[in-house]
Amino acid sequence: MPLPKRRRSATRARLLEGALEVFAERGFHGASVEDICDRAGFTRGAFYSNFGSKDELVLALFEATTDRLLEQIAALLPDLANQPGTLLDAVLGLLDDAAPDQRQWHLISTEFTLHALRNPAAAEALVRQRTVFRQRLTELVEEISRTSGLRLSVPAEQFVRLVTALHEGARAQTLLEPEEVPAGSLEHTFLPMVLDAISRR
Amino acid sequence: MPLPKRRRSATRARLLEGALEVFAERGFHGASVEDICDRAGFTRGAFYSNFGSKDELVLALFEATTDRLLEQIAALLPDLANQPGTLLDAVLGLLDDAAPDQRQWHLISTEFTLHALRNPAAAEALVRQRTVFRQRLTELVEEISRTSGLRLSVPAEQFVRLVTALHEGARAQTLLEPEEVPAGSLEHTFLPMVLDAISRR
DNA sequence: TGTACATCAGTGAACGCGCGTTCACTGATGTAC
DNA sequence: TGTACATCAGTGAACGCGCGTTCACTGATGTAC
Repeated sequence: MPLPKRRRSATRARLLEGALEVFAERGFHGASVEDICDRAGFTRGAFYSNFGSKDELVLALFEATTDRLLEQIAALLPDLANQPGTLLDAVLGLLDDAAPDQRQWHLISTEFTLHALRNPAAAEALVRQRTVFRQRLTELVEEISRTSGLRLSVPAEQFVRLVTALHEGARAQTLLEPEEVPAGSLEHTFLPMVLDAISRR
Repeated sequence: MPLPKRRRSATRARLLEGALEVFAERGFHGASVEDICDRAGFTRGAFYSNFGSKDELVLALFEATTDRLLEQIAALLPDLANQPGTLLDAVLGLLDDAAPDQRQWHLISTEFTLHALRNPAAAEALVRQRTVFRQRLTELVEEISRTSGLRLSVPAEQFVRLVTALHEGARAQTLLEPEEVPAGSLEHTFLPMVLDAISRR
């Protein structure tokens, strides 16, 4: 029975895709199961044939989105480490390229974070995903600094934490005030100063 | 009729207080009007005698919380500008002291921000509040750098945007991983480097 | 000071809508002979 | 190749709970005389 399975997983995929869009537009609680099914072109019965509950969908969506993000990072990493350009261009470029739709990704991941801050089980899953993500970035930083003969006076992971924290905070400002805070402006203005301060040749 | 009014405004205040707690625990959509009334010790009828709707309460809560934050800043500012210590201590100290419960404030303000990103009217109100907040911080930075003879190579407002963005992003990491990221560690590690780089005597 | 009346903040029962979830079904797809 | 049967993904009507909102009411507080 290869065909029915393929058809089934395609339905799941369309439902997840619809959920991603509708969640971004209205939030988890604001989006109804019917909204999601309408967007995906199915009825609610199809939804409950593929997912046990709305909560289960949220978890599945988190995992699917996370997997896709990590895959995209894996695809981008080799190029970034070898191509010319500064360490900062590589890290910031990856943060931008990994999530094609910054607005959608910000809305979804921020809501996941809020959910995790209120729900220990979700927090564990989120921390695990963020740890993998951070490790990838840390390896990239270590690799580039090694090949370019830089020595950092703070652990690479600390620097990565700085970059991701600033990136998240700056992205919120950019989405609220696109004119006043162009995307990446804070990062590109201030991170070179930090990198300069922690670099020793 | 002075007494009934006082009684009424006390009821409003208790409802707002309860709403703040319950919203922080369960989020806006997750918290029911009954939850809020239970917390405040009233019935739902009292709620609708004081607020037109749940949405109206959210707006009122946002304004009340914002007002309180700005008041606390106003109370803290004079001390900070005159007392000894670095510019950074003053700014970071204010960010911490202005919101006594970091976790609750983070949950509430983040959810307001998400709401604003999906709702233009709310976005306008939020941007207005953030602008006032940023201006206060900017004035503090300008005053301290003036009295201590520093000249900054970037506008003080840009520096304040950096500090607030980093503070927000770092706070999320601290709340998720308190052990790995002690409160304020990223700010205190890296911001001195930036300040050093943009300072000219 | 005491009595009759007015106001109105807060009560609590009731309403009804929307939403998550269930389930008997249908018809397309695949299998057996 | 054709027919009868089995499977099961997806349908759509129905259920019932929870929640936001309404409203007739009560009793405490304040006013008039």
